[in-house]
Amino acid sequence: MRSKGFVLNKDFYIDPDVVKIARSLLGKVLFTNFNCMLTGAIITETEAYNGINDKASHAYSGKKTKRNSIMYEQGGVAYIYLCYGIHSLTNVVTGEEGNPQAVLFRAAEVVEGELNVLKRLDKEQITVNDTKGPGKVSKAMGIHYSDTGLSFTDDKIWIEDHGLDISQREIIITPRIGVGYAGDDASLPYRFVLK
DNA sequence: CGGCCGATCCACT
DNA sequence: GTGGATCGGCCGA
Repeated sequence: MRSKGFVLNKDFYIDPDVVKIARSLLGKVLFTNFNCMLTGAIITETEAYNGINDKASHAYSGKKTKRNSIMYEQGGVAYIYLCYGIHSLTNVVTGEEGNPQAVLFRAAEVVEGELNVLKRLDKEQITVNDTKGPGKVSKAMGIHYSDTGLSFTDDKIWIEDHGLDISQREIIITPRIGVGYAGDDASLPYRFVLK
């Protein structure tokens, strides 16, 4: 689709190992194109949510509601929901249909469509802080919770591999943020941060 | 139907 | 470091 790299296809997302996908998404480039406003950002922080056995997951114990039912679809679709009444949090669903796993985008670095981001944030200049935090990533990229269900193999939202080589040394692995309610699963090493 | 609360962010002390 | 914003979804009655 573009010269810098190739678009991740369905096969990438249906891998059964959501933790591996979360790690490998670091350094990939998340794109949106809403209303002819192209925006791209290098993914610098992700978290894995590992299906029905993960107490931190919205799909824990097989729970399925109107909001999270998208998680049960085949990997490669967007699960975006409203948090704290204000913030849209963006995930990409992974795994096969019926296995409700997802990766949350927590931070990114804008590399394309900077003017579009400035317009959305009503600012003159972007700082790294503007795209650090899952709510802020969604805002900068123009992603709204009503966009939930979009396919990452369509032309509104997608991810590209630009060939950035991320070595193991550049990745920090920690427990996930804001999931203290998840008991022993709160300490799982499911958060990946690019230095 | 009512009440509670969150995979957060920001302003303020 | 702390608390308020803000509202759709979820659960219990």
